[in-house]
Amino acid sequence: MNYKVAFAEVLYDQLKDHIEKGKLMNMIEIPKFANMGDLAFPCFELAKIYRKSPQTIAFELIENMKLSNLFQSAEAVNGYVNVFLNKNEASSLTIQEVISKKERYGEVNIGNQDVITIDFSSPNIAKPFSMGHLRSTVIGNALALIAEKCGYKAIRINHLGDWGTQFGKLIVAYKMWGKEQQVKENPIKELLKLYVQFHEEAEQDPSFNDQGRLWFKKLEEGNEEAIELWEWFRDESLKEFSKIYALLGVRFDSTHGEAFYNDKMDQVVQLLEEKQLLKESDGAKVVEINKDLPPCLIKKKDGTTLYATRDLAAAIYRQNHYGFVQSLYVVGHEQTLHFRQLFEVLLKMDYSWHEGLKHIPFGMMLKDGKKMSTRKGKVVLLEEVLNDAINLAKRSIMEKNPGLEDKESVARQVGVGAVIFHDLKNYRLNDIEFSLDDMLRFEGETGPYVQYTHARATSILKKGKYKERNGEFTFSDDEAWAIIKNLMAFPTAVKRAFEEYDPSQIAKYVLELSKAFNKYYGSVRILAELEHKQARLSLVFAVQIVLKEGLRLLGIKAPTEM
RNA sequence: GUCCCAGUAGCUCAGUAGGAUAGAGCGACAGCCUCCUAAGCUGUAGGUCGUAGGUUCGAUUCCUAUCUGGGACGCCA
Repeated sequence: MNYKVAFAEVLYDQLKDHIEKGKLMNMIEIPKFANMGDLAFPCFELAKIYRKSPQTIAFELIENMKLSNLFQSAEAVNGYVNVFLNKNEASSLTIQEVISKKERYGEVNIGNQDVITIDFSSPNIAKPFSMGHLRSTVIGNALALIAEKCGYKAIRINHLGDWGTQFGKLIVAYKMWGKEQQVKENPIKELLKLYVQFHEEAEQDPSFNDQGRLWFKKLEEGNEEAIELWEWFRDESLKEFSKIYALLGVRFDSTHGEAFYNDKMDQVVQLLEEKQLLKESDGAKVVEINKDLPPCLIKKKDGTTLYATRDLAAAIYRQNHYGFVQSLYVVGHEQTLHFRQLFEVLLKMDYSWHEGLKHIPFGMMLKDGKKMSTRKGKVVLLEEVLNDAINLAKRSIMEKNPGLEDKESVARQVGVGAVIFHDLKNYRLNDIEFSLDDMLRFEGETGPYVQYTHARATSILKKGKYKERNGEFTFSDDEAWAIIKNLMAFPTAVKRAFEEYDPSQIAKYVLELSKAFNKYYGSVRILAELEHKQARLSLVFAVQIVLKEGLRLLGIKAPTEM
């Protein structure tokens, strides 16, 4: 829908001597208030060029303006040229477009099927899947879906935290205090307990840490006992995680964790050596990055690797294997420094593709204003939160719609939808104070509100025996027009969400569309047998399509009844 | 100490390629189901956009300083 372009053309006609078309396009804005029109052009900047007041310029512009039938009228107010779209024309075109494209409406083909790898979720083995991991998981999943909507091929990578000194520590703890039977019965919980105990003991006696490092070294060198334990811990963890991913509806193309790069790191170290980037510092090997960044540690003095080493190997492997144009790392903001270092090292290694590497940071999930700490056992388990949400959804259904079939499935969709939406609706970088109450709220600006709106729309179509038919659609009310304007904005929202790697743009969008629709629903009797019934139902159908698609991009299901 | 985020209504947050009257949800108060799902809708109350300067015709939005909160600063990830 190119009303903006059309408006720019009309203006350009009169302004071409002084201003470029692209610049003109950028100046056009959407007015703050609906009564000011549908598009606006501010004339303040032109005042200098023409040496006239913005008001005068605006008046002169509309005097000589030739509007096509896409537009209804124009007026000059406060130095702005405000134009009003031809509502009948715009409404028909918009609804026709949505209905004919269905779920493909809003596709923005800027990707050309180029590959984007997305590294997200990436929980640590032998630790519970906490609320902290939810953010990476849902943001990454939504970005993958949005990227695909924009014509990219998304590769979803779960870079499991299955390597590192922490496993040395865990092995030590298990050998000292672990009971095989207990761990078998309740793996994650017992392993967490051991991990917490280790850190408590290590605080008293730092030699525990040396023991941990020693066992990690053994693990890296292939010690049989170490590997056996590690594999066991890993398998148990994966079983747990897959339950959560199934619940969230998230899948991956690769679950190569850090351990996968174990045999690929020597090569990287060698490469760094060849390029003479490796320096010795206090017995460790580092790459110095002048600028303002501290050096990047590649090898510890005991010869073992660090996560930077593994991330370097992973980046290179991914480029060779997938040939990505962009590689996103959906990882917490607290690791910003690490990624800046990582990308700088790859730049120093002369890889031209380093430009496609992007850290997508997000704020923390806080508890009592503080970071949650696994080491101290201060975590909130995602599985418990999801179960709480599902149970609450089920209670709501019992109360509000006891006749509903398939209550379990709907409760799951609504409960999980509430949790996902709560995480995605705000700007990524904001910290979130964990609040079960907020997360389990189903009213107001929430996932269930949007899902409910979708269910309402679906139900009306059914009741009205809607039959798909294209044609001219006319409306006379402002409530319908507000919906149409929202429908027109969907492709822009998708594009912006992708360009800013910001799923909240989609979340905010579906909220606005839902509000507009519910307002319409409240004031217009859609099923009344009036002459515009087919138009009204077509509008409802378009809303239903876009809400469902918007929710899908967030990784949220849209039940037809609830 | 250095660097990175963020400070908007009682609470949670939108708005920030500078623009016309700073918006929503929750909470509070007052209404709306003989009528398409009330997980909804309508109305009222509530704001020196952390503070001080600067740039600009115009700043919540850009720059500088400062305060507050969070985070990161070599052998953890």
